[in-house]
Amino acid sequence: MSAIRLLVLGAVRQHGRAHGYQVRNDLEYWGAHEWSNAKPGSIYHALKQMAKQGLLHAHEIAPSTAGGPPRTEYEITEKGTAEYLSLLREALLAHDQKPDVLSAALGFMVDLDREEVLGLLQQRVRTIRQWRAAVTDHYTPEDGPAQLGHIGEIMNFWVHSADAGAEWTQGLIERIRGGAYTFAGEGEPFVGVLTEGQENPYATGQRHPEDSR
Amino acid sequence: MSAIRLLVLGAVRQHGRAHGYQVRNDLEYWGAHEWSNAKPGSIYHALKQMAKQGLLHAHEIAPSTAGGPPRTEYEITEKGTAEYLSLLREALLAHDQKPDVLSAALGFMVDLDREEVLGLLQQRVRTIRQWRAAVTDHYTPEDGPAQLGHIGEIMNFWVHSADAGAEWTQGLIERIRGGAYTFAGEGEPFVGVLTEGQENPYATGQRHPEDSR
DNA sequence: GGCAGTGTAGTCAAACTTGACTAGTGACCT
DNA sequence: AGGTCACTAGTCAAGTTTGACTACACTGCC
Repeated sequence: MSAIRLLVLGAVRQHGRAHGYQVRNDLEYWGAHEWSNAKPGSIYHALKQMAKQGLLHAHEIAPSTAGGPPRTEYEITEKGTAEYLSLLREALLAHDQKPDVLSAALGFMVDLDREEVLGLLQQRVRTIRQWRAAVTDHYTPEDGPAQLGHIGEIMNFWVHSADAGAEWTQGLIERIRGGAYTFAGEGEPFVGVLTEGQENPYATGQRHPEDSR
Repeated sequence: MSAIRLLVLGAVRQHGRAHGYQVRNDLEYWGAHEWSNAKPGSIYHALKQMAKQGLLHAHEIAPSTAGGPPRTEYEITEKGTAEYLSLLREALLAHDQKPDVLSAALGFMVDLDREEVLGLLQQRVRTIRQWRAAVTDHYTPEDGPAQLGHIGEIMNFWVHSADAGAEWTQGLIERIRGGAYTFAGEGEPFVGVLTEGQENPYATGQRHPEDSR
């Protein structure tokens, strides 16, 4: 699964109705251009594709108020909402090697309710532990790990990453259990989109940390 | 950078001369189908593309000895070798979010010499630390991190991952400094490819750990 | 002797991603 | 008054990735 669909669906859903540029802006606000492949091309493509698949409903709209080409507004459909929630759950569960998918899911986890998220994250930890056991078991030759030579470092790296992931997930579980954040059905949600005219503190600019990579 | 070019160049280089299926097999032997996008389509595509770009030289060969369609053998060119080494160095250095690139580089690091690898890895650690400082500095609002709400967990996740990456890199540095593995110019290299007729202990099969994800 | 399974080798269309590009509007500067 | 810059909004061609598919040869076995 690529993160783009989850991001776009989630962004449209939060707005109720959004055009491409709005989605693009939200993703930038969340820093998604830094940790995912949320380029303009991908976003517009995803919008069109998902409209074609019935996950979004496209409204052709007159030329924009702010100049530029005519824009299309999108609304999420029922099918789209179902797909969104399913992608979101899977992203929280699956210990894929794609960190961008998990990041996207973190941004949207509050669309589920607290207990469900806790359950998914606990399952995540269990899955990682199982995977770890299976890998170390399978890839360790009878005559000791030295047989693998430097190739063994690849496995070592993955195991180390998995451990770090499990540990971090455990920390998140504890924060959530301790009452952090506002989940679905718990009152006024955290506002994660830019309202009309609000300045974006994280807009693309020269002061960005990722430029120093 | 995607890992596929590095993987394919490295595989062809180790063989001296290889056809697509051989490359495909090597990558499977290294477990690359598990942690990278090394699907047949990508491999054949990369071979053709890189031949077109002059990184590989293609020899059209008579129908294979073992049935099936005629096959093409590839040899790495000088330009290809230069590109390979450059990709390899960059993969060891760059703290991209793509773990597959680093994994591939680990498999090939012994093509460089020990001191160079140590230098690159040390630089890697420094870069990660700088990135971490820049990120925590930039994304922490004056009025405390609580302002970010659950969105802050995204940053938290990346920082945690970066820390784990730095720590792991440090461990690798110490193992290498301690004399582990055989690097370029240090005598008989570790054999990382399957020789003709050798059985592949990690061939695709039902017993694979990743299936239990 | 037939045939199911496995191994060898690669192709193909469809989907996705990338990076550069178009094009209009308003703001600021000189 | 004119030029440059940034912002809004999106398109496009080229490149890459995916997953399913083709096609042949050998091997074992009932």
